Amino acid sequence: MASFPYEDSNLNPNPNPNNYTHFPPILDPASFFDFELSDFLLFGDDNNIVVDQVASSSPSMTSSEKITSGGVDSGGSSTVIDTGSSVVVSSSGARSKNGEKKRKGEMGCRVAFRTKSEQEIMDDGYKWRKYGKKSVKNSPNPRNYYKCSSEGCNVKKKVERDREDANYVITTYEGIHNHESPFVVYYNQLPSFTSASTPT
DNA sequence: CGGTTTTGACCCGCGC
DNA sequence: GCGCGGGTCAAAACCG
Repeated sequence: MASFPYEDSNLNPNPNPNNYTHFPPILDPASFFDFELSDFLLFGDDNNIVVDQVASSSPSMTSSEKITSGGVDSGGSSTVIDTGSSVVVSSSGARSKNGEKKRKGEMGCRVAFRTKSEQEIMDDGYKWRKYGKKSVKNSPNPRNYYKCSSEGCNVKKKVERDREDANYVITTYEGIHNHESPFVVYYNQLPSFTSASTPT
């Protein structure tokens, strides 16, 4: 793999590339990792691409204080919009099977990335509802399953800790939001960013 | 009171 | 066919 398909807007899981063109809809103003100062490793295999954030080159990431700064939903302090890093997304993780099983047939895309964080609950702008927890064989840590709370939006998210580095959290997004992030709506309404709204 | 979390059970695919 | 592992459901508990 040499070139990344992130230019392909067809693969863009977001309904409105106007706001962001890279997959991880990291629109949370209060807390998230900043990609811009980190490198990424891609270790996907066939249909899935996993973005591994190499934090070793970013001393700022050695501490999760920026992630926990102000809490996960403090309401916003800084702004991290579209960091413009080489974050990639894959498409159609499902095999071509005749019978579209409801379990495997609906995964439009899948993105996984690893972050160094103390906490795994990272608010990315969407509202998630936990619906399951399982212990995985490869990891002593349990894996949490989240689903987008919005009705009709079947985007799922899996969160687990790295089995070798408990300091890392592996987040896996699955599916495409059929709606905008609540933060995007908020962002579009901000008078400071009048790129879309009408400031009177 | 409504939405979310918790937790065990259940289901399904896959390998042996 | 069976066991295992992963994913999901759903009822009850919990919380704002």
